[in-house]
Amino acid sequence: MGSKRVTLAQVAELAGVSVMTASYTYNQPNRVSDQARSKVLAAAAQLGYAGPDPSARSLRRGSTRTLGVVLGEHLSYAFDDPQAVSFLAGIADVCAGHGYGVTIVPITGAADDVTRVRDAAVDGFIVWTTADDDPIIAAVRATKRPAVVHGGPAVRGMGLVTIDNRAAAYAVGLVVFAGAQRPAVVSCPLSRERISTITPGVAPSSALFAVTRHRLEGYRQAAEELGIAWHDVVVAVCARNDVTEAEHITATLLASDEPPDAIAAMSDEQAAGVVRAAHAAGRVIPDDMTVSGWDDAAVAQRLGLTTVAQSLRDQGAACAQAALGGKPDSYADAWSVVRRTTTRG
Amino acid sequence: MGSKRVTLAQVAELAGVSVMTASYTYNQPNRVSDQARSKVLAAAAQLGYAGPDPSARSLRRGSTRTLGVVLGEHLSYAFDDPQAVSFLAGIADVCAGHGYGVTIVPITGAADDVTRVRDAAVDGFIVWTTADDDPIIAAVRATKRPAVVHGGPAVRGMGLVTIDNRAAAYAVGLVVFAGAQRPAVVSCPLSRERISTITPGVAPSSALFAVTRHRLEGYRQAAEELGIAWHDVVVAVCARNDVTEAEHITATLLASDEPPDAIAAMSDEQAAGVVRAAHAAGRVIPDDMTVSGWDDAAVAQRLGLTTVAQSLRDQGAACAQAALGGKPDSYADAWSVVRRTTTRG
DNA sequence: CTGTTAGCGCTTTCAC
DNA sequence: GTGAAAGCGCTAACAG
Repeated sequence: MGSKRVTLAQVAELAGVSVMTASYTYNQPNRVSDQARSKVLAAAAQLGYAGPDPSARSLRRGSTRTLGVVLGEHLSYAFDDPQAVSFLAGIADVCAGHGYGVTIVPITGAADDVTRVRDAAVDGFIVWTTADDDPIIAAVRATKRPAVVHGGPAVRGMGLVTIDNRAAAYAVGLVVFAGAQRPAVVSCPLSRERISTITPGVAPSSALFAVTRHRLEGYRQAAEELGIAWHDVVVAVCARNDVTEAEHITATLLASDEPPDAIAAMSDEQAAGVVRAAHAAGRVIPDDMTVSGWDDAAVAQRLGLTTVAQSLRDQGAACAQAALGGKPDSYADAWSVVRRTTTRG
Repeated sequence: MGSKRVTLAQVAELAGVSVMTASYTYNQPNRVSDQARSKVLAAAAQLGYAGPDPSARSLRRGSTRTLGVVLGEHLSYAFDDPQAVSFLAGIADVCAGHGYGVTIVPITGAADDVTRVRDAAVDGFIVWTTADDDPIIAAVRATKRPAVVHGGPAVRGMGLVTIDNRAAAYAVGLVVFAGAQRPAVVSCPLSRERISTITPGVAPSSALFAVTRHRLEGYRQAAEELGIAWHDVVVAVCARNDVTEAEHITATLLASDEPPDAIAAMSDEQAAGVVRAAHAAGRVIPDDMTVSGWDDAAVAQRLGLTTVAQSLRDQGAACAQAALGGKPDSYADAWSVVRRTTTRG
């Protein structure tokens, strides 16, 4: 039993064959005679050879058989977000099917994130929804490896997998805002700073996350079509995608002079918080107030939420497929509005 | 802009310095004069150099700065299990803090899983709870790299991070089974085959998952101490950790001649299914029937479940720490019983 | 502060 | 079916 690292050369020597025969034994077994193969395997067993070194192999082959996933500033956030997890599951599925591993690139929001992307031993990158000005985008691009962005921003030379958030927001906006006097939006962050704010008529263009921006645009279009001026629509921005924060901010909204009577939320988690706050404030849904969510997660079904259905899992799979060199199908139309009991009609 | 791959040597040449100066520019910038550094960086920019090749670097350094996580037979299951996700988050946190990546090793249950473990370019492995006879264990061991197992089985030469499941099951068993005539257990799978069964007095030793085995032992001890013979305790094994399956199997249990009046479940998800089936069958909890869960997940709080609290996130972090060479603290006592409203007293 | 040497462990030629 | 040579791109170790 070799105490140090055993190499293929040592195995070959003990087996009395050339290094190449030993290599073939691991990579193209049929190309080797049974006799040679068993000699090699026996020698390997005797020496405790752990198999071809993956790094050496990657260097020689020019491929790591691994895809990198960049989950955004804070890893912790991502794992707390069930949608991000579904997305990851879709990636993992496809990668497993191709014999590829998935590496989570350790982003923390610190200055060395760029280095971490650069140093990741992967064949391609998948970037989870981020802001237009995220330096990660440039870092990924600098690696010159295939890359696919989910959600946005759209980047030249990189793939993009996303639904048409504007169209979806418009569609669900027409449902949730119908008949409302004072609609409001509970929004995802506008920028990586993730500041919570309550402001009427937020300019969609001020949102640096493409997904947020497009959804705000869609909601605005819906509101205006229903005869409501956008500057009268309060946008409550939550720092995190979290039931509790949405609940608090909704409570604040409902306690104001002109409380909203319709709230479009950007996730089902948030919508769940909205519903909770509404109940606490004695509002009856949908009579006193309507609510919509986003994603059609399990909680949406449980609460009877009207929401936008999309499959992050499928989108994750599509990203992986594209990063592996496949054709990126368009996901623009892969959404639908699910009407349940938190809206009228 | 180089169309092919640019090497450090080319950068060095264009910059008019040696390869080592170029290398130092990336690895030990302070060791290089400002002048040389900027020449190198300029040349790199001009050539479109993407930075040192990670594979070559790994080979040379003998380290990949990546930890591998083996999630068990089916990736898909793992990502649907919120506890497994917390565990992953804990790993990712620690790895990010050390500048390490996390690679999900693509296990599918097929014969080539062993190959996939062998070929993973990682410095160490973390194995998520699996069965004693899982070939993955041997595969991980064969790599001779540091490895830590979560939950079980205990393997010589590998670290083990787990709570004392036997003690915890005994403790919660005393609570949930107290005053019961016909207790039952809704169990995780006994083996990797993941077969659903309903059997009285399942021998704990027949469970190949150490976690399941220890919990059954603890429940048995609690039952016997309360004067109930284990062979009278029905054990309903669920194939998956899933609300719906637990709900169905509980409905079956409750429809039998001798329906249980106390059910200890091995996860909060399952307990949620138990509660749902109990309500559907007109049982009042805890008067007609008591229920306990496991994990103290969000759903436990929502339902007021009596449960065993443990932090998979902390355990994931501990696994990563240990795999990175740190001291593996004992997690044996890192649990507690949380008494809520699904049990009496 | 900079450079030279050596070689990490493997697999792609291309020959036999 | 087997093997010899060459080198993937980089950095530890040691001079200077």
